[in-house]
Amino acid sequence: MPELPEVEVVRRGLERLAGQTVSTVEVLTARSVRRHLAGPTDFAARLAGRRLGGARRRGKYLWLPLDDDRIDDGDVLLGHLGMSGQFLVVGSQAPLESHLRVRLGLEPIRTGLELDLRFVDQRTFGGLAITTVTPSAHDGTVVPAPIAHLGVDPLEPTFDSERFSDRLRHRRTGVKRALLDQTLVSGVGNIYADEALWQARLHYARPTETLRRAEVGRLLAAVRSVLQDALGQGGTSFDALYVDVDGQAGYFERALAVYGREDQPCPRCGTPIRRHPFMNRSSYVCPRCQPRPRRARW
DNA sequence: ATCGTAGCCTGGAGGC
DNA sequence: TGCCTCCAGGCTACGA
Repeated sequence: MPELPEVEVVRRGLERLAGQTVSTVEVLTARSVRRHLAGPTDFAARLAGRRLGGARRRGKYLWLPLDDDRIDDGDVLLGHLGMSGQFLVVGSQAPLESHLRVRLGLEPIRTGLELDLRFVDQRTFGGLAITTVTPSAHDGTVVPAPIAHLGVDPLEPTFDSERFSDRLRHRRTGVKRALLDQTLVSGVGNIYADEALWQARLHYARPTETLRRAEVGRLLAAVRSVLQDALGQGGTSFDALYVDVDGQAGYFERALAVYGREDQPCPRCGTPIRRHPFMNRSSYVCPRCQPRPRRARW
């Protein structure tokens, strides 16, 4: 389940493609380019012959700037991994993956070294699109137009902690719901939300308007520390669905304190971890470290 | 405007 | 063994 750390691992892997030129484009599953409104044919036509720039990321989105010797119109190749998306850099002769959706052939840098950039996605929640760029509504950074509304992510230098605190405390909802709202802060998903709330000793249903500034500070520090630690381990893998561009899984699952650990002891106090239904999925909490607030907001 | 929910999608796990 | 249901969950569209 790729969240910010997993996407960052993939971004770093894609940086090696900077300067390479796309020679061929095959869209095997039209749904995977559904965000490219002009359709799969236009997608392929606009990508072929373009030179890839260094990979960028905000939250869970990745993009590669596109140009060539004649054109620099600010177009980018924007991608989202969804639940099960993978970007793989493999030799062009490698067997086709069963859920291969989009295949980009790259011009060989030297004879005998033909590489593909492949987008593989079992559940097809992810996808690719060619888009223009525009200033972000939040910090003015130039980003792909479809994500101009997306909040700055907590590992970016332009992330404004005071603004985050103000915006969070003006919400009238539960704190986990707010953490998962990508327009408030991007990059945090269900796994790292639970981990950060546990570290900050906050219950997921704590009403945002009752949070004190110090608690928001604790929460933000926890979010950053959990994301950084996961990044240091190469991300979290529960199955073969999250891998880096070479197909390798991360190791952070071993370090998770609560997520997926129902009935196992809290690493801090030993109380068995509980799983609660939340937004049609699950929240994992330590009932002792994270007591349910008297007034709860889901 | 803000908040909350349904639906998209596939394969693995577990029950019968 | 095989069929069925449930579950995973990021994001968008839509309704209240």
